[in-house]
Amino acid sequence: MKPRSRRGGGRPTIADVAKRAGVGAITVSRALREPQRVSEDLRRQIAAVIDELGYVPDPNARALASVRTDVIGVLVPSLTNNVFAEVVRGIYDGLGDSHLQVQLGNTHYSGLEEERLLRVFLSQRPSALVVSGIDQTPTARKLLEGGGCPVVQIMEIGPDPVDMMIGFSHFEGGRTVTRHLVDRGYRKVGFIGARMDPRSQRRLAGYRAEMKRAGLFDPRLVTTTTMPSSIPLGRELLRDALAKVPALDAVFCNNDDLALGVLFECHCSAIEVPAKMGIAGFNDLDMMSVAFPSLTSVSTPRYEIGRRAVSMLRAAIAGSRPEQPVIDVGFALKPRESTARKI
Amino acid sequence: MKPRSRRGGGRPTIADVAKRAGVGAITVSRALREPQRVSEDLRRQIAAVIDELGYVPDPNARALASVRTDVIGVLVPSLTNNVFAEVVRGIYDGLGDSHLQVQLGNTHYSGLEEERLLRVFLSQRPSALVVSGIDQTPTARKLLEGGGCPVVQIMEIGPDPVDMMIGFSHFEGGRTVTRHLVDRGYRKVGFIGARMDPRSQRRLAGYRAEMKRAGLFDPRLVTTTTMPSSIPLGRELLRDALAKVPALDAVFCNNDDLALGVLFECHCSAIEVPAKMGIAGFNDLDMMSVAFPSLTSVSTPRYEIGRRAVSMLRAAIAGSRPEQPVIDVGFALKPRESTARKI
DNA sequence: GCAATGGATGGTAGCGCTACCATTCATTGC
DNA sequence: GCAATGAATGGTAGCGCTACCATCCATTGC
Repeated sequence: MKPRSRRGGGRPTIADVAKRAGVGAITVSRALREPQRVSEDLRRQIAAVIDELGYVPDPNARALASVRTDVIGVLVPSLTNNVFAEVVRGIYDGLGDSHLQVQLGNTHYSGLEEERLLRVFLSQRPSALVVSGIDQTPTARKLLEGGGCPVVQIMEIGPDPVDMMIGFSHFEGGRTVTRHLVDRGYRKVGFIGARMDPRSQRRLAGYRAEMKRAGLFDPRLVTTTTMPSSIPLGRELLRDALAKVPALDAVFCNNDDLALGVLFECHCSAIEVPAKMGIAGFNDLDMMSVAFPSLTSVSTPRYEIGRRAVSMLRAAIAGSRPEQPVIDVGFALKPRESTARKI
Repeated sequence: MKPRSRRGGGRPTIADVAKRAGVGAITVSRALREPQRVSEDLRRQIAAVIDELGYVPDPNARALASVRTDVIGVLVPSLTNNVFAEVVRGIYDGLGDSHLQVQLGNTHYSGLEEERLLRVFLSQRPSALVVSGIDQTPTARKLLEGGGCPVVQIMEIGPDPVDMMIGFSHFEGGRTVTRHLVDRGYRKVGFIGARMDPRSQRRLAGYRAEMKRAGLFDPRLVTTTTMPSSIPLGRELLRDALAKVPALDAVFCNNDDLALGVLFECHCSAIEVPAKMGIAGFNDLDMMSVAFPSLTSVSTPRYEIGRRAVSMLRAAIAGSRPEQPVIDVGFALKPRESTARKI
C-alpha cells in the first residue's frame, strides 16, 4: 500500500536515498548541490547509496522547489542555417563542465514566435537567456527585462542592450565588402539578398551607404527576396539581376549560399569569374575557400560568439557583472580569387 | 506576509485564478486540459480571469503532479549536419497544433553521450522519444525499453525495433549508387567517406557488395576518415584517393558535402567531369541539382521522416499502435550530369 | 569551566499542480 | 414520489525537492 506506487512510476526518490543512508533528505540534497557543506564521510556514503539505487534527481521537483532551474534558453531564428548551427555549437562547447542545460527554441525569423517561446521559456524560470539579434518586439523586450535573469543578445551589437550583447556591426560588414569590390575596379556592383531579416537589411544599408559614397548607387542594382536563402536561389537571383542590369560586373551576396549559387550560374553561363563578374559572400563558411575559383567572403566569428555568450552568462549567473556589457567581436574580409580582377 | 513572496517570484498561480473566478482550483485545471468537462459558462469566465491575470501554468508543477509531461525528446547526432537539420524541421512541422514541446539533444555521434542524454530526458518523463539510428548501446536500449513511452528510431530500418522505426536501407542506397556508376561504364569506382558513423558504414557495405558482384572491388579504392564531413575534406580525400589509385575514374561520396568538394578539386585540377571522373553523392541536398555540372545523388526523405515520426508518436500517445511499426520510406537515385558519361 | 562561535545536520513547510475520491444536484425510470 | 444515475464541481493529499529555521556538538577564548 505504498502511496508512491500510485504515481511517479516508482523511481527512487531523495527520501529513499536518505533512509537507506541513514541521513536526512536535506543532507542528500546538499551532498548533490553543495558537496563542500557535507562531511566527506557522509558524502561518500550517500554517493554509494545513490549509485546502488540508481537515483536520479527529478528536475521538475527541483525546479518547483527552487527559484531557478539550471536551464539556459537559447532562441535562434533558424537551425538549418549554417550560421546559427555554428553559434549553437559554440554555446554547447561553452557550457564545459557546468551543470547547465540548453533549451533550444527556433523562432523561424518571426517576432511573434519569439514572444511565444520567450513566454514558454520564462515559465520555466531559466538561469539565463540567449536571444538572436537586437530587433525584439516591444513585448518581447518587456518579457526579457522582467525575466529576472541575465540575457545576452547575440550576432549584432547596438546602442541599447537589454542586458549584455555580443556580435558585430552588419552595417560595417556590408560596407567593407562593398568598398573592397569598388576598390577592385568593379563599377556595376549589385546586391543580392534573400530572407532579408534585420541583419541582412543592415548589410544592405552598408552596401547602399558605400555605393552612394562612391557615386555608384543605383536602386536597380539591388535584387532581394524574402524567400529563405539557398544555393539554388543564388542562381535565380543572379539571372534576375542580370535581366535588370546586363552590365552588372560584380555582386555582393547577402550570404555564402547565394554566392555559391551565383558562382554556379556564372559557370553555367560561361561568365568569367573574376574577370567579367566579381563575387563576394558573407560569413565565410568553409566551402568558400575551397570553391573554384575560391570565393571572397567576410569571416564572422560565429562559434566564438556562442562560446563567449555562454561564458558571459555563466559569469553573470555567478554574480559578476561584466565591466563591458557590449562586446564587438568584429569580422574579417577574406579577399580571394572571385574578386581578384587584374586592375 | 504572503508566504508566496518568499519564492516563486509572485507569478499568479492556479489558486489565484480559481479564487478570482469563484471556482475550485481543480476546475481551472480542467478548463485548461479537458475543456469539455467544464460547463461553457465557467469555461468562459475562467478564460477571462486567466487573461486578466496573465496566468501561465507552471510546467514544472504540472510535470511533478502528473505522470507525463508534454515533452517529446529528440536525440540527433548533429545539428550542424544539413540532414538532421531537415529532420528536425520535419519534426517541428509534424507537431502541428498539438501542445507538445520538443526537447532537442545532440549526441555528437557518441553512444555514451546518447546514454547520458537519454537519462536526462527520461528523468523528465517525456511523452515520447525520437532517437537516430539503430545502433544504440545495450544500456541505451535498456533505458529506451524501460522508459515507458513510445519510441521511434529514425533514419534507418532494421530487424529489431525498440518500438517503432522509420527510415530506409543505407546498404541498398550505397548499392544503388554503385550500380549506377558501374552501369555508366566506370570501372575504377572509388568510395570516399568521412565520419563513418554506422549509416556511412552500411553505405560502404552496399558499395562493397556491389563492387564485388561486378568483380571490380579493390580495397585500395576505399578512402575514409573519421573526421567530420565537410566540403574542404572532399577535396583532400579525392587527392588522397588519386594518390593511391591514379586511374580512379569515379567516386561515390558518402555524402553531398564531400561530393561538392570533389567537384571543386576536379575543377581545380582540370579533371573533366563526367568524362574523366564520375561523381555521385548521397542525400541530394538542394545544391546538387544546381551545381555545375549538376551532381548525381540519392534523394532521401529526411523532412518526411521527421514529420511522419512525430505523427506515429502522436498516434501512439493517443493509444493507437500502428499495424506497421517499421516503415521503409525508401530513397531515389537522381542521375545527373556528373555521371552522364557517354558510353 | 563555561559562554560564545561556527560548522554539520535535520525538521517542517511549502513550491503549483493534478489524481483520486467525494459531493452536489438535476434528471431519469418505474 | 423516490431511489438510481450521471454530469459538474470541489476538497484533500500528495508529486519530489529545497528554503528556511532550528538544533546539535565540537572547538575556541578567556
